[in-house]
Amino acid sequence: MRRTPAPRPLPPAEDQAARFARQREADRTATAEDYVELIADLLRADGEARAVDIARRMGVSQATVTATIGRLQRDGLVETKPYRGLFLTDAGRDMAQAAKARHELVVRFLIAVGLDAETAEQDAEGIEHHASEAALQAFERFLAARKAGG
Amino acid sequence: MRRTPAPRPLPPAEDQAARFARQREADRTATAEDYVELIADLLRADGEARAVDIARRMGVSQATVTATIGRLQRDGLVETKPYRGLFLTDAGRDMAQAAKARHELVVRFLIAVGLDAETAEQDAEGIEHHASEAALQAFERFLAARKAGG
DNA sequence: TCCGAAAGTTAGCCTAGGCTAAGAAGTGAT
DNA sequence: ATCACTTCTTAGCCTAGGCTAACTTTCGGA
Ligand SMILES: [Mn+2]
Ligand SMILES: [Mn+2]
Ligand SMILES: [Mn+2]
Ligand SMILES: [Mn+2]
Repeated sequence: MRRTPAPRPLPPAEDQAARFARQREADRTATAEDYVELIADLLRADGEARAVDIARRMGVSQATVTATIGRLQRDGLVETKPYRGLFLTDAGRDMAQAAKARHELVVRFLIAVGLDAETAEQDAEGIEHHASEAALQAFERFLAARKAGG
Repeated sequence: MRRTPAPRPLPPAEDQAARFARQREADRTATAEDYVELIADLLRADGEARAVDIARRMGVSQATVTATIGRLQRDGLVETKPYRGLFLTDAGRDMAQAAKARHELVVRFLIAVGLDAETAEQDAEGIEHHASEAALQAFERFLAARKAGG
């Protein structure tokens, strides 16, 4: 006689608050992750990472890039040589590498569960910032199992 | 002899820019989605949705809730009767319902791929805002197949 | 060498989403 | 009816991340 799908009770307020707080934290680091990842990609592909190119690829004005780079510099992630491009610090390189690994894992995973490549690329750009270590490990396991099992 | 995992070339700048732009768009709507979802949950569970409770559950100050509710009202999603709680407009109810369905689908999916329930709950809170319709459909298919196949 | 185009910065503006502190306004129990 | 408590709003502040317009600096080709 049950018509509705069993309304789950609300989680304890503190738990829920903690989740939202971690959420906000992830949002705050997302921009930095995308920038350093892009900078690393440009360095690899072009040998240099120019602010103009970042602006073009991020779909954002050069002024915005200047401001954001300022924050990344403040946070010890990048160094700049004006008219000579951007460079990653050790911390920046670490973050870039982690971001890239995560990004590609999420893309592979989304494709593996049946998403088309282009949409996977699109969605991964956001999902990557919200997948915990545990989630990434689950994605890895899933990919490994699928490869093994066939 | 290949040592590195084949460096994928950078996507066309315009494509990449479009992805980031959609990303930013999703970020902008995320707060509204979480609020209306919570309001709907509170209405169901408590019969009313008070700003205080939203503040507690969002882990945010009451002043922040007032401001955010103001935006939701401006955008035609909620109505307020001071000291009598919050109510959803038709548009708000629609958004809440969609948000809730998405949220629960993402949780179920994450659990299905091997994530523990608590982490699934946590990660879903962010991932839900970045999963496209196509991704959600892929998640549904995956769950259906798994249930069928065993 | 010079000079226009490209690259980068600066100034000034905006919104979202946070915060604290203080005050106003209901509510409910005595 | 009163009054303490709770709820809500207001004021004033902050940062991130956007924007345009105008300016400065560098680069490279003629
Ligand atoms: Mn991203
Ligand atoms: Mn990425
Ligand atoms: Mn959410
Ligand atoms: Mn949600």
